Amino acid sequence: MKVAAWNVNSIKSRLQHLKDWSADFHPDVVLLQELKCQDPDFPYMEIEEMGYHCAVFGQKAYNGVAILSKIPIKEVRKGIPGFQDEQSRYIEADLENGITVSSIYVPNGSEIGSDKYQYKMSFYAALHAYLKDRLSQEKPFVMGGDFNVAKESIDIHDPDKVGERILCSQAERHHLNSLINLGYADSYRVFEPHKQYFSWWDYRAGSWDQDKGWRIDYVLTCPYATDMLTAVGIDKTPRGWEKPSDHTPVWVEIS
DNA sequence: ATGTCCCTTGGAAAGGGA
Repeated sequence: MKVAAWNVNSIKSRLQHLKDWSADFHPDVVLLQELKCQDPDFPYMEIEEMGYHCAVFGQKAYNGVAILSKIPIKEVRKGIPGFQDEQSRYIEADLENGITVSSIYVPNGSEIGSDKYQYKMSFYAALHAYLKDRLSQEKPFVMGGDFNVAKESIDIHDPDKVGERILCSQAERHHLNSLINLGYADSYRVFEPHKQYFSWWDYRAGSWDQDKGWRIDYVLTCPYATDMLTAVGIDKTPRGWEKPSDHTPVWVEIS
């Protein structure tokens, strides 16, 4: 079973890319971020025609997450349990095969010290509390999406950039690492401990052409799911297409 | 320091967000 996570930066603008990439890669589950559309505007028909069941948590203009699954969906929950949030950034679904998957879009944070940054800190704190709580559920759980943090120096194209700036401040990295220290794996590193490979390239400053990227998209797996991992990867192919998202899919295979 | 893209409003161009 292949599970991919992809920040598409508008599902309407990226529908053809999603179709083309899925036809090539055949993911069983696709976790989408930044839909930038309300639920009624989600292209259900076209995505169902691709063979996916859809669970959607949309929002006007910003944010929005979804789960596409070839395996039937039993139950859907929206928002981080126990966290009051105006924004649509988290959705999870129990699949009929017993696996729970979730799609997450962590706030960007704008600038260190800003209100948006404080919101990012609160979001991570709530996520930590929830993930700690659900460790007692001894079932496979796979969470993928845009965490808006580069975990280590190797996850940034220019190590000199590491430091007190957004996406790589000590506090942000501490938050991401604290999730992993609970027992969840950064699945990419399970198979690729030393490889530098990116998932996001800023639209600006010719970042893609110069491969000035960051790894800020992850698939986290609970211990049960980590034991089931057979392969991981980041497919940067669609980032090179015409009119791309600034992110590219990250994926895992579990069996 | 920000060279781009996508959204919204309002019905063109500009601001917000990333």
